[in-house]
Amino acid sequence: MPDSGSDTLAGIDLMAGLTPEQLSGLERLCRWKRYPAREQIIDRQSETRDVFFIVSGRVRVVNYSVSGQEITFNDMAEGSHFGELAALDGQPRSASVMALSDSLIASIPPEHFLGMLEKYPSVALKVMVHLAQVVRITTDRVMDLSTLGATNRVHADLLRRAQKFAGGGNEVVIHPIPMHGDIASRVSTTRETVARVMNEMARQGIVERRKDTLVIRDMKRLQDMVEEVRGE
Amino acid sequence: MPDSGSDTLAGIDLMAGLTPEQLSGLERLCRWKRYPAREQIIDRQSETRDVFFIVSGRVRVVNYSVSGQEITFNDMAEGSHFGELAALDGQPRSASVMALSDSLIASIPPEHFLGMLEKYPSVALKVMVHLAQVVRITTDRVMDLSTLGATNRVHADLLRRAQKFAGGGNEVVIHPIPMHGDIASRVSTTRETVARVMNEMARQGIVERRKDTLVIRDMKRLQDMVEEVRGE
DNA sequence: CCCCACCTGTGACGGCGGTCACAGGAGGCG
DNA sequence: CGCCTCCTGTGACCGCCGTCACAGGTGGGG
Repeated sequence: MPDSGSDTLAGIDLMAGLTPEQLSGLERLCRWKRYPAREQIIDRQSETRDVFFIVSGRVRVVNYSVSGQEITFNDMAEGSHFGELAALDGQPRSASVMALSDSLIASIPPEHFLGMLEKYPSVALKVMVHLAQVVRITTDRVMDLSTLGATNRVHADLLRRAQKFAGGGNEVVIHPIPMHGDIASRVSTTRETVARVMNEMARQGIVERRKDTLVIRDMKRLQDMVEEVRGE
Repeated sequence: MPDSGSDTLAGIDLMAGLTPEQLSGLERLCRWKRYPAREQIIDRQSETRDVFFIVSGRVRVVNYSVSGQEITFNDMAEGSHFGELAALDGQPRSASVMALSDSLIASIPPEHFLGMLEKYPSVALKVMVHLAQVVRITTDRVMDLSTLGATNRVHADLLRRAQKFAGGGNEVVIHPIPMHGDIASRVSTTRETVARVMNEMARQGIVERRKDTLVIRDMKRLQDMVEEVRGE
């Protein structure tokens, strides 16, 4: 766990490779702020262009349809950064961001962010690689939404989550239990559909709901269910 | 129309700002190839990491579900580039690309592309801005797929196309006529649904199909239809 | 000129899954 | 301990739209 809690940029992925002097120069350009859980960090409407670094905490990128439906784009952990789109192209913010847990966030004004890119090519490269990955994840999601039904999207999401906890075996323990509403907002369906799908899988013995963990009892089968349907 | 047809990189957006000497240095690193219309330029399966520049012609980025359903991501014109994701992160190609018209394409190996980014920071910045825009477009699409029905996605797509031809008035002429199948593959629905929606709009006097153009007779009304539903 | 390929138009049907409405749990706090 | 809040589970209903099937239209090439 890289420097969580200390007021330094040393733990930020983008900055890996910079010297302590370079880091402290950047630190002085930042505004530092703590956000309690659930608080907005970026409002989609706001006219700011700052770039944000997650020094500690967790953060969620979301968007709301005007009807209030919440679409989750990504959850991000310590060391990551967000808000670079507006800084790069000068357009308005593309999404809202809120703290999932109490978080310490450093933010840098767009002109200094751009200066950093120019001064440190290694940072620029990391920004590009990061953007490339965001593009990949998002296009995959478009594919899922276009070709899969809601039920199978739940399967696919569960599989993705399980893979983050995977340890080689056919059984995987997921902790903490993902809330149905959260899953629903990531795969664009409803809480009710997620509940129905999870229960169907429990009935088939693929998953098992425990006190505060969710156990995948048959990863293989889950994988098959997802791959099968991607093929029809 | 920037240098279309000549074997030079002068018309490539990324390269704007480079000197003729710098350009010709890069030109010598490229492989030049003509593709007839409909030919694959990148196959999703292929293991290449080259970056491609559209010297002349038009190109379509697509992806296929294993069932054969075609998902169109973007059409690109002269001066643009594609294939940079694989060069940046070393992962496999994320989509296929085919020529829409006879095209002249220059491609550069990944190591030289990365060299170019390092050597010319202005190019690196343009790459970042371009990626940022791709992210915006794709996340918008996720929003559309998540919150809009198929019918309204067709409305939204038509509006987007119309805005590219707009000239201030309330009437816009789109040329050539977009094929229903193409629209369907961009908004992830079926040819039949597109046909039904277009006819419904014709009945309402919002659009009119002519010999080889499609006329939007009431842009305002079209805009309202789209914005309204984004709000429910 | 006629045929064939490719586009568009339209009806019938049925299933997926969104919506609504409630009925439990389960935990935290006064 | 009991209440209140937040999560989960499930039934009923029904509308959107994907699928299938087929009927024109149009244009181009032999």
